[in-house]
Formats: sequence, structure tokens, C-alpha cells
Amino acid sequence: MSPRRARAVQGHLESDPAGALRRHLVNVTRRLLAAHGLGGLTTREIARAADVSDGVLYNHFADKDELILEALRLELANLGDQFRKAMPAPGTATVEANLVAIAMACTAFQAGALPLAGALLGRAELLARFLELIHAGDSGPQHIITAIAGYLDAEMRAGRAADDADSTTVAIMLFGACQAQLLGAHFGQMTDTAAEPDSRPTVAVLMRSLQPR
Amino acid sequence: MSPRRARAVQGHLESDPAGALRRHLVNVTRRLLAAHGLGGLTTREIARAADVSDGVLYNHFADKDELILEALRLELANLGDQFRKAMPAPGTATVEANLVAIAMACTAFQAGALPLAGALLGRAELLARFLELIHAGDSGPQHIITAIAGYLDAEMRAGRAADDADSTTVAIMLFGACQAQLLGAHFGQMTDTAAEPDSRPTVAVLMRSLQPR
Amino acid sequence: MSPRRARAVQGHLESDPAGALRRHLVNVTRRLLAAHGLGGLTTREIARAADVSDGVLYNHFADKDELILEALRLELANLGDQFRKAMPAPGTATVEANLVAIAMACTAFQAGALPLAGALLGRAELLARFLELIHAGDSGPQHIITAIAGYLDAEMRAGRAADDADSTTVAIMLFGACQAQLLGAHFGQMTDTAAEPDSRPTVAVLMRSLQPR
Amino acid sequence: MSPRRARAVQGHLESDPAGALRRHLVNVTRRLLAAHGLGGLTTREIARAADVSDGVLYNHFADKDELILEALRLELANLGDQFRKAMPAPGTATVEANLVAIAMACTAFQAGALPLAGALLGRAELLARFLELIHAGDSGPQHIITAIAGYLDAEMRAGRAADDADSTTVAIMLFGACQAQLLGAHFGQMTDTAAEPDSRPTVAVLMRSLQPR
DNA sequence: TATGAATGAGTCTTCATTCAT
DNA sequence: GATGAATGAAGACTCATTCAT
Repeated sequence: MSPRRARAVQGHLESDPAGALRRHLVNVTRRLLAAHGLGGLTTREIARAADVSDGVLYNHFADKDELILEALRLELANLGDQFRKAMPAPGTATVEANLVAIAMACTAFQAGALPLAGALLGRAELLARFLELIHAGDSGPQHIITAIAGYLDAEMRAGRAADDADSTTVAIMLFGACQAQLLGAHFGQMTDTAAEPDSRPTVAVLMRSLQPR
Repeated sequence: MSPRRARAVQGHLESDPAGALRRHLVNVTRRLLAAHGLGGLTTREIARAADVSDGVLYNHFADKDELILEALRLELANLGDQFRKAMPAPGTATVEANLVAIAMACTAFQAGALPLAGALLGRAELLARFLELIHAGDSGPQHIITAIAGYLDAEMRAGRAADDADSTTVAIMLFGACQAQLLGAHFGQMTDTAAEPDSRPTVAVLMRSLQPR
Repeated sequence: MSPRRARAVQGHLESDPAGALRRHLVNVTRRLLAAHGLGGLTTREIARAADVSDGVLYNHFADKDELILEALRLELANLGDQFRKAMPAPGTATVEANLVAIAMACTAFQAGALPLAGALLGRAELLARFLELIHAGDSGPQHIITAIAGYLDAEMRAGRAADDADSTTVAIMLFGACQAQLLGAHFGQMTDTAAEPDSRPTVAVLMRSLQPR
Repeated sequence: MSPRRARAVQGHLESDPAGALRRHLVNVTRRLLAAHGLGGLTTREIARAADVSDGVLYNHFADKDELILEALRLELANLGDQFRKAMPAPGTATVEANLVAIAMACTAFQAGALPLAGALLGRAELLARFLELIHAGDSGPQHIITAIAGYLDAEMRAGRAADDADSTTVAIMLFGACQAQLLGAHFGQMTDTAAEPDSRPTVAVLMRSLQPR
């Protein structure tokens, strides 16, 4: 009595078989987007990668953009979750070590977000739809900054960091330094990029402003 | 008996008439690229904007990408030049004021580079060709960092800045903070973005590390 | 244990439950066809309008065309029935008044048949199947002509109309004049089309040939 | 210095080479439209029939509809011209013979216009664009009616036809009778249709109203 | 038998590139 | 060299039809 199941999702005993292919398509698209960006990503390529016919897409999404946006949203949300998980708890270890850990989490987030950002740059109308989509969510870069600033505030209140520094500014600087290093590696010489960017010097500079006196 | 001059470059008494049209095409492409990025920029659009026939492009460039790359290269070089012109001379004014000026120059550079970056993100093979192209040049973000670090080194040598901070790290942080603010505005809520990002808090934090003791 | 009843025909206690859905589909299709013609009428649209699943169609018809043909046939038969009902009885009122009434019935028939004709024009193979389908029936325009001619013959026999005119020719002329006026309104300037076409002048001309002498 | 010539129009020494392919496409489309109507007429089919690549169409027309409309317009104009050429001059031969000739011209016009009408039925937006297109022209059925009425008026003034009949009504009846016969043949039994419809009975009926007394 | 998601051939359209003139 | 129309390989999307459930 139920409609047929797509080749690609057969055997997946799903609690929600109706949404299974939709999710499958989104996940495949996330993968392709994360790997190669939006440039030259065709509906056919998505269908092939999903082992599904060319037309299915339109059974689950109004158009290609809707699929892309959904994939972007989920991928970004996932990156945000991973970042939050990697955030150290205030009061543990040392502030310096924690900032290094945060820097690594920033870099991981940015590395994942780079292809997504590329997909939206120069596609004003897609960006607009995307912003509307995530506005309520807690995925964007703003929330990363807020989270870092929140950590700093907690440490300041605990007396483990000087409370006369602006926590948001420090958060932006940490996040930005990581970003600059990443983009430098991406657009830069691309040689020896294998090496993880070292965030310790950055943290060292910040610590001078955060040293409780 | 000399070959026909293209409509668009007639009247331009050039010392290098052969290269005039090539330069014209590159300049038009730079303008279009800076304005709208690479998304949806067609060869026909370039030809129309250049007031030139659809085919000329292929008399001067191997293909569209070569034209794009040349335009990107020159546009980036131009942004680099403008940045260098805006760099304050060490020893003038105050270090703090100079850092604020540098921050503004960074922001200007990044704002101009954003559409260019968008053109390259997610186009791995284009990026590769681009990197090869600019490798020898002094246009990339690396040189911005180097220039800022150079300024800091000079101030350190002059005793106007603490010499126990790593100038390159400070440069990256300044550049990165500006970048993060810009991208935050671009991808962020886009509300009240009209306001110039304020770099003074960032500079204030850095000054704590640079205060000569 | 009897097979499932489709959503749309539940509650209809039918003596012929098997044929109920088939009839339902045909009726919905008739409505859609009469309203918008065949242009852009999709099987999905039909299914939606019938509140039925996309696939049922193929349980009751070989293909879309078979459904369309059945709907066309019934709709045309219905128009024919309505025409017959509107036919005045010979000997009643005046011949002139009756011809005006017949003209109005012709116009009504043609207005209803117009979208159906559009569905068949330029679809030679569909038209061929359709003609085969209605050949035995008494729905086509031929029967309208025959009916009008029959009326005229009766009036002639009754001495209310000159019997030296060819009744079939007069019928064709009456029918044709209405048709020409309708198509003129449809394809014509479409201004002041709201006004019912006036058939009295046409009837007046015909009366000259029918005046018993 | 001039762009290349399409395969299909090579050798046609045209005074207007630029418009040659446009005209070629329109003519091919006219032929296809006249032969099979708009149903299932694809851009590819047009391109194949024109011996031209799939994309050319869009070098000369905004979209498929624009080409279709142009073809419809020209074909209708041509039919109108042929009708006008076939119109007898008032005062020549006999009125009866002339009306028979006019009836034949009507039938020819209608036979040609039938597929065109089919293309527009059920395509409201196309019809609207079409009406706008031909509004100023003198091609539509209205002008056929007007021309016939004009002929009748002339004969009336010359005393060769009774001047108390409404010429426009008679024109509509003549035109309409031919149309009804044609459609009857087209949608009717289609057997023995080879035989030209005989318009003499129709004319005979009309003559009764036109006989000068 | 009804369901409705899956299928994939086919539609219109775009656009980088070619090439006769 | 310059021109700009011609080319044709994609691209996004539609829709009649199938078929597992």
C-alpha cells in the first residue's frame, strides 16, 4: 500500500521512510558541497552520487536551491555543534591551554565553513534566503564569537582573566587570527600547508591582555 | 594596411596598440568581477561591457579563465598597492593611531578582495592556476601581513613598541580581526551593517602587548 | 476483504463500486478540460483535483490519452444532450423565434466545444482515436446539423416554412454563422465580447429563404 | 569581417544576410505549424527541420514563443493576402458565381488557419500576445468578413444585389457556413472528405435574400 | 486495488567556444 | 586582427508512466 522505495535507501530500516530519501539527498549534497563547493555542482552529479534518478530531487525540494540551502544549513549547524562540543569549560585546566583549544576548534569550524561560504559568495539572492533560514538558529559565526566571549567572561568573573579587557573583542581577535591563518594557507603558497597552523603565538599575545594583575 | 582596430580602443593612440585591447578587456573584467563576482559573469557580458565583439577575447586569451585570472591578478595587485600607500610611516604620529589606520586599510583590502576570493573558492583548478600566477608577485595577503609586521618591527626598533612581541603574530591578529568583522557583517545578520566596523577595541587589546615597558 | 476503496469515492454507496473511481476520474477530467483545455493539463493535476493518488489512473485507463478521450466523449455527449433539450418543438411559437432559440443553443454548444476542439487540433492521432470513439454515437456536430435540419423539415411539412429550401444547407448556415461569431469574439479583438452575439440578423436573412409563399 | 553563415542559408545570396536565418527559422516554423500544429512542436524539431543547431533560435528570438508568434503572424498574413487576391471584383461575372468564388476562398483561408487556431486555443497567454501582435494588421478573420461585406455593399450600390439585406450578416453567414462545413469534415466522419465541400447550396440560399426585386 | 515516490526521457534554455567573412 | 552568428554540449526542470508496498 506504500509507494516504492528508492534504490539508494533500500534496506535502511527507517522510522520515517518518507523522509529517508530527502535526508539522503541532503547528506549527499552536504558531502559534495563540503568537498568541492557549489561551483559546478549539478543536479545530475548529486543524483549520481546519491545513486538516484535525475528527477527525484524535485519530489522533495522545490528546486535545486532549496536542496542546496538545506544542505548548507545542516552542514553549518553540524560545524557549530562540533565547535560547542570542543569548547573547554571555564575554570578547568589553564586559560592559556583553553584558548589554544578554542583556537583549534575555530580552525576546524572555519575549515569546514570555507566551502560553504564560497557557495554563497557572489550569489546574493541565495545568501539572502540562507540568512533568513538560519536567522533563528544558533549556527552562524556570530554564535561562535558569542560562545568564546562567554567563556572569557566566565574566566574573568572567576578571576582567572583580567576583567578590564573586552571579551567580545578578544573573541573576535582569536577567531579572526585563526581565520587569517587558514585563508593564508588556502590562498597562500599552499606549500607546507599540511602543517597545522600554530595558534600558540596568538594566544600568547592575547594572554598579555588577559593576565590578571 | 595594419589590422583593424577594435571599436572600443579606437582613438586611443597607444604605443602598444596590439596590447591595448587586451588591457581593455582585462580592465572591464576587473570592474565586473569587483562589482558582482564571478557568479553568472558570462563572456558575452564582458564583451558587451567592453563594447567589443564576442569573439575577440579568444584572440588575446586562451580561454575565459585566462582572462579571469589576469583580471584577478591585476585587481589584487591594485588592492595591494592601495594598501601599501595607506600604510603609515613608522615613527610618525602614535603607534596606536597608526594601527587604527592600518586596520582601516586592511578592511578596505579585504572588502575589495572578497568578491575575488568568491571567484576562486570552489574552483580548485582555477585557484591552482591563480596561485602559480601570483606566486612571484607581491600582492597576496601574505604581503599584507609582511608589511604590517615590517611596520611593527620598525616601531620596535625605534623603541615605540615592546620588542618582546612577535610582530608577525600581531600582524595576523590585526588583519584577522578586521577580516572576521567584515565577514561577520557580510554573512551575519546584515542589520546595522552600514556602520563601519570599529577597530579601536582591537587595537586597544594589541596595545597592551605592545606597550613598551 | 474487498479491495480498498479510493479516498475520493469512499462513502459513495455505489452499485458498481469498481467503476465508481473510473467515472470520478472522467468527471474531474471533463471539468478541467472544459475549464482550461488540454494545454498544460497534467496527470498529477487531474489526480490532485480528483483527490486521488497519481497512479490510479493507470488502473482504469491504458494511458492518459484514454482518459482524455473518454472525458472528451462524455463532455461532448453532454453538450449534445443540452442542445437537444433546448431544441424547440416544430409547430410551436413562430419559426423565427424558434430559429433564434436554436441559434442560442448552437452558440452554447460551440462555446462548450471550443476547449474540447482545442484539445484535438494538432493531435492527429488523438483525433483519429476520438473519431473512432464517437463514430457510433450521436454527439458530434453532424448530429446538431441533422437535428436542426429535422426541425426545419418538420416546419416545411407543416407549411410553416418554404419547402423549396435545402434544410441541411440552412442548418449549416445557422450553425456556421453562430460559430463564426463565437470564434470572431474569441480570436478577435476581444473587446466588448461580453455582449452576447446577436443572432437575429442571421435569422432574418434565413427567414427570407424560408418565407412560405 | 562578417560572421559566419549558417549551414542552412549558405548559397542564398541575400541582400540581408543578417536576417536570412531568422527568416529561414520563421519559414520552417510556419511549415511545421501549418502541417502539424503546435502540439509537440519542439525547438529541437524546428532546429532539425531548419538544418541548424539547437541554439540558434535564441540568437534571433527571445524564446520559443516569440518564434512561434512570428510564424503564426506571417502565416496568417499570407492567408489573408491569398484571400484578398482571390476576391472577385464587384460588377464582374455574376453575383452568384462571385459568391461561390468567395466561398472557396473562405474555405482555403479556414483550412490554412485551422492549425494556427489550434496552436492558440488553450494557450491564453500566447493568444493574448498574438492578438496584440496582429491588432494593427489586416490579417484576422474580421478583415475577411469586412472584405466580403465590402464586396456585397458594392454590388448593392450597383443594383446587382438587394440593398435591404445586412451585408455584414450575409458575410458572416457565408464565412460561417464554409467554416462549419470545414470543421464538420475535420472533426466529422472524415470519410469521403476528399470531396471539396460544395458551397453552391449555401450561395443559393443567400441569393434568395440578395435577389434584387 | 490504491498509493505516491521513483524513474528517466525529453523540454527549453544558456553559454563558452569556433570560424567564415 | 575583429566580427558576431553558429555551434552543441550541458544545465535545470517537467511529467507520463511504473511499481514496491
